[in-house]
Amino acid sequence: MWLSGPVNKSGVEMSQATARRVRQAAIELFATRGFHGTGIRDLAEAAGLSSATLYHYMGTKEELLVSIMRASLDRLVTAACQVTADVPDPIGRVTNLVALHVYTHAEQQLETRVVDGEIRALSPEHRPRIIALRDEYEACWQSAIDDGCDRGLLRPSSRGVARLALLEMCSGIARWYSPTGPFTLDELAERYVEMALGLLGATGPVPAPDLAPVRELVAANWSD
Amino acid sequence: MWLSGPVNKSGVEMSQATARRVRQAAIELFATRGFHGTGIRDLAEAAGLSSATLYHYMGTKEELLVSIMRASLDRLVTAACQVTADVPDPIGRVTNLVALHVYTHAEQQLETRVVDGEIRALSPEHRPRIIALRDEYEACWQSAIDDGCDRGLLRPSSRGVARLALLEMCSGIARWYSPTGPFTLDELAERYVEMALGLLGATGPVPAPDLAPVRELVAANWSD
DNA sequence: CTGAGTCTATCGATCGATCGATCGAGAGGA
DNA sequence: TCCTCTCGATCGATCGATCGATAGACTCAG
Repeated sequence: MWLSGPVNKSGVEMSQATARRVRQAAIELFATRGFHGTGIRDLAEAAGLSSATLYHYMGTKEELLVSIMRASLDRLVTAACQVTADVPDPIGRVTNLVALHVYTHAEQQLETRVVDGEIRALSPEHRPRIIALRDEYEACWQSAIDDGCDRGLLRPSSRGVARLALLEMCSGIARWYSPTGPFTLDELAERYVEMALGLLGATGPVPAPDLAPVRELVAANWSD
Repeated sequence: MWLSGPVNKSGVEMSQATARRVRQAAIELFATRGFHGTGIRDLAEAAGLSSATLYHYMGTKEELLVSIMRASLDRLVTAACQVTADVPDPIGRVTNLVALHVYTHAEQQLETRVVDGEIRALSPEHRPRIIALRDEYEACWQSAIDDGCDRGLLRPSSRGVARLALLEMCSGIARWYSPTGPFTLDELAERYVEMALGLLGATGPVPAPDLAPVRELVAANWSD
């Protein structure tokens, strides 16, 4: 077997379409009602299956949550590396990270709400590995901020606090964004970049950023 | 009866000390495990009571959540009015609001995490009234921001987006603040004010803010 | 081509545990 | 005798998870 689809706990191949329906139903319900507020039967109904069949496509309910989080964070960390890899200018790196964060948290707002808000539902067994992924992502931000400070381009009164404030600000998008709102997502991303650089005390005039490459990367990697 | 203590659903007076222990236990558990992740028996154990006795001090579990949220938001709205009432300078109003938010979200981080994160657990019957309180608080922020923009002192590219970003940034404090961290709360408040004004595009030199009155107001009103 | 065997996908029924909530009873002070 | 406070016992409902069974598609030896 040279190409493997999704597998359950036994390593058996499964219908990808149904497996994806289960994942999507879980993301929607976990995001709107919370992990503990979502029952197995709610999940089954939303996926159009019986609760027994559900277990053909997943391990435990918590393993389903973990796999959703891991997939989401993996994609995010990879993308964060990509949008900062070949950008020597630290302000350009911050700009790309903000744009990436805004685009993903708006377009995948249900998924990101689960990742950001349900970590506390994880058991001590699974939590550290998810936290580690999140830390890896945040380290990418910190590195860009630190570099900008060292070169005198950014002047926050505290680098660490600035990172935390910045991330919370950008993650908020997932809690209120609506595609029918008064601003397009591109406009929102631009405004967030502007606010972020103001927050970081960027010195001097900042060139108008080109967010198109980031947007295209998001469109390519989150096209499910 | 000229002075009434806490009352349960029947309007009967109760021991204030025990009632407060129940509330505190609920705040701690709701904040760390979430509303749906907290069982009635967990609550009873944390409060040092049987699950039956618990119902002597509360209505339903959801009514307990609602009363926690309402009390917290009432206090916050009142304080927001107080710290902006006699301040003609819009930048001073924003400064005070940021400081108030930071102080309360750090010192009462469990309570504010419940208020900010468990609104989705409310039934359609209770949700609108809590949302209305939150909107009232946010309107206070928006008014200060708008005023600052109208006078040319603030230049965010969008007033509404700036309000949302600002509030999310400040609320984040409740998710990571620790009294044993490298910064005192006063230092954090100062840094947040600075970041907030940068985010809002404050023009010209901003005078060093005096946060002591806000801190004292918080100490006075949240002294339980 | 056929028939037995294998594997995937599905479900109704049901497990023991826990859920939120209530009951009646009792203890103790006013 | 009331009233406040407390609890063990228990209610029906729902929880997450598993069971055995079944239908259908595919595999492969005869």
